Amino acid sequence: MGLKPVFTHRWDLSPSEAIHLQQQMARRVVQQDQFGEINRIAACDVAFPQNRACAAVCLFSYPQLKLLEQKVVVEEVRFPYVPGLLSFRETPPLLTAFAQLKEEPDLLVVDGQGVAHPRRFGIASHIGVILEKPTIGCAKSILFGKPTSELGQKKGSKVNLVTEEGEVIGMLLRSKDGVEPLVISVGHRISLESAVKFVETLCGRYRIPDVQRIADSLSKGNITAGLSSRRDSKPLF
DNA sequence: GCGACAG
DNA sequence: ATCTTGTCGC
Repeated sequence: MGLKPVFTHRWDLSPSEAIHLQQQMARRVVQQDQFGEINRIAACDVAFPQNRACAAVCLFSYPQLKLLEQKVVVEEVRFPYVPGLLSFRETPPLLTAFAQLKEEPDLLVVDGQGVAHPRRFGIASHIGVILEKPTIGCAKSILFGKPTSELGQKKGSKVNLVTEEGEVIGMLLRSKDGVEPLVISVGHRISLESAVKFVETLCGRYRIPDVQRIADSLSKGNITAGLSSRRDSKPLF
């Protein structure tokens, strides 16, 4: 029972060893749609109250977005925050939480970058590859890359995020009029186009997708009674 | 050397 | 991310 790792590796690595591991694992990332019907989506997040890691994973039905499961685990922090190495700090406790789910999600939404990363292996790709699940990276700000042009102010505006060499590594999406855009990128087993479409169906009246807001809230110790503002959006696949 | 830098 | 009070707006 639960979603468990398909690939495993040590986590007590030095920064240089972690970077080398990312360079090797990045080769496993699939940036094309590789999934069937999506009926279950899982969102996750980690909070750090008093220097400890509190990881939360929420399972939702799709496209109804009804909250089906909530798992929370608290562990000691084993790695410092280093830009580019975020996954070595947040993934361990998240894997513990994912393993406790009763049902298997068909798609994962991670708070952070996927391939929009210096080595094309942000936390969304890391989790996606380890669990071998379609995964979307949905971050609140840019870590790597530059927008192709200025982004429109209206909700729904989009612009590519590219490397200095011109490689498209993500998409900026204005999820609400006037607010700072979301940074969407491929985590694993999904195309950037599909990732963006999914995120758009997950956004309601707030800047952050509802499923991520619920997971974020849960990791910070709040309770979500059981009803996330459910609504009806058309299935994409 | 300097600036940038997910959460 | 976390530390923190009040405050403006729908």
